[in-house]
Amino acid sequence: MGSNNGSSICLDLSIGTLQFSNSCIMKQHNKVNKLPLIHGSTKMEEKVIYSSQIEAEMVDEMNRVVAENRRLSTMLAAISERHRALRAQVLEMMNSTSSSSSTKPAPKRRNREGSLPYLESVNASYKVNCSKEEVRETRPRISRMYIRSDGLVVKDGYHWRKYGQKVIRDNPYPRAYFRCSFAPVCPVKKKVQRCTEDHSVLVVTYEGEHNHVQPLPVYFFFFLLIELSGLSLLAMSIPSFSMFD
DNA sequence: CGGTTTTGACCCGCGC
DNA sequence: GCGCGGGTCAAAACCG
Repeated sequence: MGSNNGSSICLDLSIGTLQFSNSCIMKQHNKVNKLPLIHGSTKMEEKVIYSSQIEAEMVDEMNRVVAENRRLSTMLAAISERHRALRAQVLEMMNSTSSSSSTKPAPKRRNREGSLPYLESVNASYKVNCSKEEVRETRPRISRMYIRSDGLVVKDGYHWRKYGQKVIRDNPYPRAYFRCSFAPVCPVKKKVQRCTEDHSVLVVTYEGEHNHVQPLPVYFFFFLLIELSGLSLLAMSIPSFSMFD
């Protein structure tokens, strides 16, 4: 395709099947009907030449979109698979933690979220499995993660606002309280505390579920910009019909 | 200047 | 009822 010489986009014309809507082709055909008569050729010949050129360009564009769609589908499948594996891994870790500490006595005080995590085996398993429907209805969804980190910063993709810090009994390290930055619209809270047994491990407790999409990182917008620029360049490389109007 | 963090005070539930 | 301990509030400080 001569008009796409400047583009770096690689096209695989063998991919996918093409199905054009008749209305789309007719739309372009109607524009061709408005072409002025060029010296040395009949108007009908000019129409045929430009119609075939436009059609070829549309085929290329459709092939490019189909290939892009397949590439994104493959990426999505890979991400989903990885997410499933990580989730299974976390659940396995949670279950092993709960089984290893099941013989420890329950805390004397009320068994709230503030209690030490490694003593809350029963509570933790409830939180992960959410098997008791009646409790699930009255309490916000709670999950717990164990992360090895130097600081109290946990990069989970969401934006948090710290609203409190407290020194908890039997733990020399303070517990930090966070709210989602979208509060009060988003009710999710987060507690971050160092594990007393292994100080390099952070115990992160999430309460509730986000009722909004995860804020996209900056590089996403960068790639989006590149993608849009690429499309606009491609669009620019396709001869405009308006010049013949 | 607006958003975030810090931190002491206050609130509330639970055990005694 | 009182004390303890976790959770939250809110004003001041901080920061980009």
